[in-house]
Amino acid sequence: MTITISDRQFEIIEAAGKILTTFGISGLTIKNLAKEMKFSESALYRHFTSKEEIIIVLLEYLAKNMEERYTTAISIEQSPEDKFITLFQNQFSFFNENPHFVVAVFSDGLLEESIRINEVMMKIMNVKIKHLLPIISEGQQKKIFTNSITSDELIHIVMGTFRLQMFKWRIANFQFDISRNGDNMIQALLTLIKNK
Amino acid sequence: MTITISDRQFEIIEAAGKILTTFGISGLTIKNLAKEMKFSESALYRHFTSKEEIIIVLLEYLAKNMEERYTTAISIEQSPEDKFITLFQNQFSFFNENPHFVVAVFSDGLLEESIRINEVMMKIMNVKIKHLLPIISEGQQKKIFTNSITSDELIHIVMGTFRLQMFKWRIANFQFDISRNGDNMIQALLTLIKNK
DNA sequence: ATATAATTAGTGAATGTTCACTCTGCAAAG
DNA sequence: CTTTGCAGAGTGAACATTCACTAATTATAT
Repeated sequence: MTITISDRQFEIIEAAGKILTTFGISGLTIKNLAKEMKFSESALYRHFTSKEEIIIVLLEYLAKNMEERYTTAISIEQSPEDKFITLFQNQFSFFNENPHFVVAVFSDGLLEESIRINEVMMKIMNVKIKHLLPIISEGQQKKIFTNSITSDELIHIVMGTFRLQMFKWRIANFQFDISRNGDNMIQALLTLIKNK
Repeated sequence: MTITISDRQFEIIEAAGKILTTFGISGLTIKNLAKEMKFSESALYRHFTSKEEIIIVLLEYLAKNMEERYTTAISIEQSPEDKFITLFQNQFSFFNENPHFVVAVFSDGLLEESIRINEVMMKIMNVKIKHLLPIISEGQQKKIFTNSITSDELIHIVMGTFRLQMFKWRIANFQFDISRNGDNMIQALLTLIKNK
């Protein structure tokens, strides 16, 4: 299940990321990627079998990275509220450092490209849910978060709010401070879902 | 400011809509559009100057349609809560009848295409906010909705939740009943933002 | 009322560009 | 002497758009 990735492959997906941030998904062509790597187009095919594979490896890398980050960031002794805050702060600072992933993940242009890409993107969404659900559930059990609606509904609202935040950041060309705006959003969400 | 549109032009944007629902944004090519219209590709250029213009007119039409729907649907004597419900039910039933607009509006593939398209999409988003804000504000003033967070924050959360709902519906290929699921979502949101 | 001019809505072929991808060959490293 | 990493040139397909031309309708002048 684990995918191994060569140094050169890593360089390529980094270059792909750079292109994504600056030119968007439509700018991610083999030609541009080769130019960014400072070698020929055909050379790319020594390292990846297709463009689809490049995108998939890029997304798989993100999924793995997110999984690791989540697992290490959240410690068991934290309160659900603190876990919630940590999870999102972690997420915001990650995307702050790697804005190209925002383009990749929230791109439905990609969604249409292939079933395999679709699957990886679902996988990424599920990684997030997998870590968010226990936090929400625990908070509800401890009566810190509201029980007036189900955990699934809470997750939907939280994820939707987060995604919109990312969308706004992206169309603003990453110009505002996502960590600060994100903190704000987290606080508003917490105020709303916490029991008074 | 009002755009007038010929019968033929309307047929074309309807055909474009049909293609969007079935083949997505990448399927919306001049070739496919001509095939759907059962005439040649060049004939399209008798009615529109470019593909960009077709998309823009499609989106402008949506914006106009939304504006009208919102204005007529909500009556002044309703409670903020009822207005809120009406607004979203209206929205869900509209998208239920015209799922292609979901593809168009929530397509960031489109966002990258041109500045003009970008602007129309922002316009559509603002139409929604324009009608949502007074409802939220009124509800807060009347202490029906919570004042623990600002109206802007509330709107962000509400819009984010809505957008995610639409996203899920789309990747599920419009297979589930959006009106029913949407009602659920509205209720959950209301429970959360209402003062106890 | 009729000849003529203009407009409208279409065709089919062709344009130039971009795309992902392939083939052949060559230099260096193991 | 074979694998690896690359270059260069090239392929066919898809793309939006433009071209010259035509048939049918409509407006105008006689």
